[in-house]
Amino acid sequence: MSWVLAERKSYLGFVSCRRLSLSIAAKSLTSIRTLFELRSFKQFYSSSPLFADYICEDDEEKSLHVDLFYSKLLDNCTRFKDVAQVHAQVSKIGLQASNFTVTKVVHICSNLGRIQYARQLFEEFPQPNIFLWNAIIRGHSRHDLFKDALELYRKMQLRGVSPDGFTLPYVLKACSGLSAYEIGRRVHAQILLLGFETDVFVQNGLVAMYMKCGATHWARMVFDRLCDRTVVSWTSLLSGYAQNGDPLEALNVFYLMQLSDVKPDWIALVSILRAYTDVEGLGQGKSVHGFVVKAGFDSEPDLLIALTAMYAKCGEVFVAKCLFNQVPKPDVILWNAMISGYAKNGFADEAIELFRKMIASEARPDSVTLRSAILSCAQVGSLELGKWIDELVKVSDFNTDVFVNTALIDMYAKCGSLEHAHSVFDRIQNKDVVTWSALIMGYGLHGCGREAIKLFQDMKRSKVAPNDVTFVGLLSACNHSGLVEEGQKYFHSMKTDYGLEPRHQHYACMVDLLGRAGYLTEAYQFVESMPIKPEVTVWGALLSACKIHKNIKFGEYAAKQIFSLDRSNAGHYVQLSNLYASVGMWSEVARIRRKMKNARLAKPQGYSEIDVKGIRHSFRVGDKSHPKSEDIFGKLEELERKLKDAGFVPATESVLHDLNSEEKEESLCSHSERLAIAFGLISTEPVLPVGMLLIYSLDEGYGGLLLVNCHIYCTSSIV
DNA sequence: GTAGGGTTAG
Repeated sequence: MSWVLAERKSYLGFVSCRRLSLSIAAKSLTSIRTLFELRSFKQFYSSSPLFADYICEDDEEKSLHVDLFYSKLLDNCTRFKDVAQVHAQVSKIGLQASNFTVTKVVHICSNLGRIQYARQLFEEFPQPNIFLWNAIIRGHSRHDLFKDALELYRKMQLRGVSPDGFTLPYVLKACSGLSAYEIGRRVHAQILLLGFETDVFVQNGLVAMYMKCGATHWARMVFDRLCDRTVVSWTSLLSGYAQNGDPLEALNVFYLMQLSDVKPDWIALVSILRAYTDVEGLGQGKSVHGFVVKAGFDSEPDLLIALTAMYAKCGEVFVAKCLFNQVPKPDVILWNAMISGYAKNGFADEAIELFRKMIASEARPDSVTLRSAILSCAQVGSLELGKWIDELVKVSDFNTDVFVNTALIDMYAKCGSLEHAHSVFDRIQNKDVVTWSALIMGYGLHGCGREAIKLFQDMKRSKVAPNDVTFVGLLSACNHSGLVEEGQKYFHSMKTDYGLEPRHQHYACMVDLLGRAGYLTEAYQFVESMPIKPEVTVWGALLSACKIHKNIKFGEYAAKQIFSLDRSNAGHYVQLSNLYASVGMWSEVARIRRKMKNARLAKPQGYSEIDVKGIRHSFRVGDKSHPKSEDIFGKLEELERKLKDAGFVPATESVLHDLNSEEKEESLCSHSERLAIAFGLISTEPVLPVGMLLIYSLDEGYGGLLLVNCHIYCTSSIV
């Protein structure tokens, strides 16, 4: 309307306007010209608010004119500077910005991430209408300022403004972000009262909200009542199940979605990929990949992340890396997908190398990246590397992040330094159950059962409720320290005092605890009385206890149970064979070895690693390939002499093969673990921790567990 | 001007 109007009156206004506003217009014109494609000065002046002021007869007409002018200007703003300048002009000229103009400014500012500026404008505005309320609530909700969004929503209603079909999805998003179930329920009630039960946008928001709160049944109910389900409704439901640990139901929804002839878009595919990842459906994941390419979605960056994560998590790290390499500038989440993929699949070196590359690039690691990197340090047992990341954490924004710091506790404990673990623990302000559990586990790992129990009591005093993981830590701590009575006491208190149902790990701990202490009959009876069907781990604990105490009867029984559950693990055969070897039943040993051979079960060769000054050194049994080999064997001989003088007799009876005692002794003495420790001793200062040894396999004719991670912490002063 | 998705599990 106003362009015509303006054209009509333009000549008269052109002259007057120039005269009236020369100083103001001249200042702002140069910069505004870049924002606003001017066809001519005439056109600019004919639409300027000053001109409107001049030509318009009533306020309403003038206001419309001003709105239109600023709307045109704002549409051309791509930078915050431009918006701020335009907005400043409104007040400079002395005209009251309208709801319309401010809404537009708020909208653009929040899209540009300048939510504080938007909020300030909003607060200064006297009478916001529903559009402006929606814009400001949306802005906060989109920037994860969920509490503020809900607070604004409350204020809006107090000021007598009723929500509409645009307000509610933002409010529900805020509830989702906070997992605020109770508030979400109240909003749901409001939705029903206000009559939005057929608004598909609002209903989709409800589905997503309930899913984020973990209330899958409510989400499903809302979904089932929906008449016109869009691809968003399906995706909300599907991804909700995937996020709530029910990938099978997610895939079932995907099936129903296909029956309903709803075509998945790329966002739906992301969730479908996640569900296939969680069920380790690499084959189906690959076919989704095929579909992605066919549908032309393969350039969607977020879908590429989901694909990378899928391949990485399913163990195809090389394929994942190929996808990763396609992206010239990966964002933090893509970096995380790749780094965590490496970390999860045991490619700790690759994970750390990629982490270094990330730091060298422009990308900034977040808490997820740091956790994956810390996990990798823990896996390789490198204290030096771990300290380096700790330093990075300290100067990052995540120095108070409880997740990151708990990962550090775990890492330090596994890398052999309880001191560092404890100092991280001390600096955490808001310790939660996992923080406590990590340190309890750490003490247990180092054989400090009493300290672990003391920590558990401190935890109770701090009013932090233990969970089942805490008890795994506590029971294994009792286990490593031979605290049978205490272990039994805590096992029973799990259920009676904390209402926690013991799981397989807890039963396995108890069997181990009883068995190691020599109470084999009790251990056996304990397994027989379990309310859940014993898993391999439980029988495995009994078998290894039988090996220690040379009990063939229970050992054979446990082995029988194990083989009925899993025939494919070489470790179990070796354990049974070791049991026979311990009592000299060599024909049985040979029989088991034949069985293994027939089943084509190969055992990985054992090796030990030690981290010295950030460099890892790997040893196999009798390994002479290390450059310092001579010194290592020299140190070993020295140690042996000292040990013999101290009255030590090697436990040769547990050597697997039927060797003579001299050979057995030699086999024991050049065990990879000994070589690693000897190297540690000659390469480090006395009394400093040698570090942690990760023993991937102890099957070198040396008694002990097979295929376990064994953490050894020693100081020179021990030997 | 509306809604759904990606990295994590210490």
